[in-house]
Amino acid sequence: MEDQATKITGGVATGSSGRPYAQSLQRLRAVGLRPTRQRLALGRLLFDTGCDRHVTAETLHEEAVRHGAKVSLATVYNTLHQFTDSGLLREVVVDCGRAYFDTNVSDHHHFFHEDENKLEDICASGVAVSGLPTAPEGSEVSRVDIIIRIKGKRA
Amino acid sequence: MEDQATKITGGVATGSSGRPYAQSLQRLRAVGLRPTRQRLALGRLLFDTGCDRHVTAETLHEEAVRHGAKVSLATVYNTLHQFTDSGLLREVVVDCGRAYFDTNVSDHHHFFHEDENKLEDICASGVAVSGLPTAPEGSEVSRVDIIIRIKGKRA
DNA sequence: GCCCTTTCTTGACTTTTTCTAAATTGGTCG
DNA sequence: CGACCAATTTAGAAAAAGTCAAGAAAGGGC
Repeated sequence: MEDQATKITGGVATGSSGRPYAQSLQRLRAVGLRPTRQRLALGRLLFDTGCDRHVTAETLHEEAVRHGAKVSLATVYNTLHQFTDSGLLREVVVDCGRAYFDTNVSDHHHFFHEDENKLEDICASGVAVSGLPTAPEGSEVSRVDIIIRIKGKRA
Repeated sequence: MEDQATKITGGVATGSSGRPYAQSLQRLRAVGLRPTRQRLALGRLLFDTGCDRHVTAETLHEEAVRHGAKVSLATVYNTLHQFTDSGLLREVVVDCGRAYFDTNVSDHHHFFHEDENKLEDICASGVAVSGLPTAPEGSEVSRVDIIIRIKGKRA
């Protein structure tokens, strides 16, 4: 594991804190995005924690700055969109005037806690939708989004 | 039908074009909103055509102005939200930075034509979703939105 | 018709996102 | 290694959508 990380990191600066960009770097390579400082830093925040995340440009930028990364908000927007286009992220629309990005790109749905403006994943396995009409001729379904809006205190 | 319309219209100005506000007026009365000129005009555009509509504040405002109604955009926003709160409209979020309002408030879902930014209703009867987890304790489902995003030319 | 309250309007303002032009960086080639 | 070119980043301006506030106007009960 450590060997692998070291190898992959290669000539890229890993910073004094070790080689924490390994996974992020792998992902960027995989989709053909040039691994710049900013993309590596954002990728690390998004993917290297292991757990799935739901961020907005604002929250991710804030988090990056808090962690000492020098990234502008515009770059965060660019990066989120590039990651989305590359399939590393999924954009979830729940709320007018705020875009959420989900690190979980597998097939799944969402709870949206309206009181807290928080998303929660619902694994799609087990969820079945039947009876939907077929898409009009010549068009193709790009995605089916199911959002369950929830009000009230959380358990 | 004509009698009824005349009766209901009562003392309210119906304009020289007849009594076209009848249905709109009824709806406002039903939900306890004071039937002002602006609300009547917008209600007419929304409800009196008979068919279901999907509008944004922008498009409705434009339409109202085109029809000679003197309404400000802020009033259109206010009215759309009041109508939504009263259950006359349903808000549909498909697209970041643009709120759609649907005159069809019955239980149904949507196609969203990504290329044209157009919504299309899907009748919910026949559509069944199974396997969804229950809402967390203490919270209440306020709505389940199913949006089928479609790419490509329309039939 | 009068008065009180609700509603409407205008215009400024906020928030989120995009754009632009200049500066910087990554990767390549010699 | 050093120069170079194209991709990327940046700051700040600008756009787009929606909200807010204060005064003006209009409903509706009397």
